[in-house]
Amino acid sequence: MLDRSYLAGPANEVATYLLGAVIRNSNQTLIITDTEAYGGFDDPASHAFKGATNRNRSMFGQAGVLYVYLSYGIHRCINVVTDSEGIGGAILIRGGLAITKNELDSLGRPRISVISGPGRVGKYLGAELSDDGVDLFGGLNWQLRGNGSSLSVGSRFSTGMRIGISKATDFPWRYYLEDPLDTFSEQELLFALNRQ
DNA sequence: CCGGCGATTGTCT
DNA sequence: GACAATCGCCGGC
Repeated sequence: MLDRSYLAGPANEVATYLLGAVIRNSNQTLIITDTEAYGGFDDPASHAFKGATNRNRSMFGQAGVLYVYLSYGIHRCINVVTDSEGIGGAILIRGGLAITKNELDSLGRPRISVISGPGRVGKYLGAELSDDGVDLFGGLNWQLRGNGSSLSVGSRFSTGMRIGISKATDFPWRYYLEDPLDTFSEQELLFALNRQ
């Protein structure tokens, strides 16, 4: 069972714990399949690199809270904060599997679609800037659930360079599933779904 | 105080 | 493949 203590380390060391985990807001549910780690003073590409500001303050807070920022003035991107208080770190959610319980496919199963890109993730989950800093463990609307209520990824993930950055482009801190729908069997997906 | 630019994406060619 | 949309941050003056 994923809890706050799993996220107490550096973002790049704990990011894979989020693969296969479930993040939800109100009635929207996402199985996380694509993540990027952002550090603190050790990571020039991180919002936290130059210290705490009004925008990135939650990155320096306790692990397991949400960090929401406005990207290109348009998109609301969500992160899971990691590491100890006072140390900046967060894991950007870049993509996942969206479960739409109300919509059934031609075989009567809940429709599962791929969400790709941090802007689309924020949009799907209805993230707002006012959600910045909310606790993902024990909160009402936002929740993060791993292992036991989520899918087991094991070693079936890939590592690569982070997308869209101009600094620290050689940090292999992206952790993702190449083909998320094919990574899990239908049995696994339905199991995870029934645990929601 | 001003201006360039970004952890992006939808649209048009 | 190129580019506009859109706004807060941060560096520079």
